[in-house]
Parts: sequence; structure tokens; C-alpha cells
Amino acid sequence: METVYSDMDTSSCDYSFTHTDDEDSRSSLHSASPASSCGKPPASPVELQQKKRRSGRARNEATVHVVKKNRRVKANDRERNRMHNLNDALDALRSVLPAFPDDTKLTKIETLRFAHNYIWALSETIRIADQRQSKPRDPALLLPGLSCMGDAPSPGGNSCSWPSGASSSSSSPSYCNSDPGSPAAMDDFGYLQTDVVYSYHNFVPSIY
DNA sequence: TAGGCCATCTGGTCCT
DNA sequence: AGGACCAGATGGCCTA
Repeated sequence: METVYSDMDTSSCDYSFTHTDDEDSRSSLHSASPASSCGKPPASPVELQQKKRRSGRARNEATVHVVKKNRRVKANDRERNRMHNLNDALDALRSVLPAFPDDTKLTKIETLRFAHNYIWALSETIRIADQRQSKPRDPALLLPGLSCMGDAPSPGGNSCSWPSGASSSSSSPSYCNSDPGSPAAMDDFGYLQTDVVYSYHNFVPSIY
């Protein structure tokens, strides 16, 4: 969507620009060049002088207006590029997140929440692995409720739930609210094959 | 048709 | 002064 500034053309004699205080402060009668002759000749030298002043002022205001417009256009361009960069970064983030089987593109907010939970889950995996290495065969190290691949329902009845308070060094994601109506109802799709099996159930529900 | 998502424009504010 | 960042407004597109 491109906004067209129809009043950018300053070749016309008619400078019908909106006037602002800012423009007023920048206006100068002295720096203005003589107006071009696009009307009837003035009747007297005084009128000619006044006309010159008015025309010069109008031209100056027009110049200021054009400068402002150019600045705005440049700012719009920068803002557009900035948002494009932001979207590129989001695409890059999507590319490293587990993809949906049907190639559904996550929305921006979904991508951010998904990434947040995904990072949390990965860090939990590392943490558990580390603890297992230091304390092998300790069943207490299994995160309750994190194994939710269908045959391991959580105590709460939800097909999946984040282990709140599972660790003192980690906190469950803020967006962890299992919703049976969410895309979590899709088929299981495991990812991280560790003792704790992660699936879409682990991440996707908390997006919403 | 309503609602969600998105791109873009815009003006304000902060920073260099 | 100019650029970056931000939030609000607006309009288009898509889907249920």
C-alpha cells in the first residue's frame, strides 16, 4: 500500500498547504526568491511589494512542506525496512522451531510464545540429563507431567501439563495452559528423544 | 459478516 | 538534526 502525495508538485502557482506553527517559525520573508508571474500584474509598486512578499512566503512554506514530506517519506521507508528486518528475524526463528506437519505458519505471537516454551523445554532436557549423569537411576529426577505422549496422562487430567515447580532452578513457561481445543489435539509428533519425550503437546498448547 | 492477522503510515519520544 | 523505536490508526485479506 503506497500513499500518494498528490500535493508534492510545487510547480503550480497555487500553494494550498496547511499551515502550522512550526512552518511559521521557519518562514522567512528575506530568503524567499521572487514569485514567478502567474497572475495579473499588480496595480501599484506597493501592491507589487505585498504580492512579492505573499508569494515568497507561500513558496517558502511550500519548500518547508516538501522538506517535511520528504522526511516523512524517508522515515516511512526506514520504518518499513525495520519491520521487514523484524519479520526476517521471525522467519529465521520459525525455521529453527519444530515445524508443523501441515506446514502451518505460526503467527508472530505464536512464534514468540512457541520459541519461549521450546527454549524452556530444551533447557529442562539439558538440566535433567545433567542431573542424571550425576545421579544415575534416580526416578525422582523425572519431571512429573512432562511425559505426555498419550499413554502417560498427567494427574490433572489434561493430556499435557507443564511441570510447575519441577525444579528450583527453572520456572515453567508463562504461557503454559493446556487447552484441549488447541492444535495440541493433533497426532503425536515426537521430537526430542530423551527419557522425557517432548511433542507438540508440550509446546503448542502453551502458545494459546 | 465479524474477527484475526498483517502491512503500512504516522506522530511522539528517546538516543547518538 | 536525524535515526531508531514504539504504539495507535487504518485498510486489506482471509477464514469460520
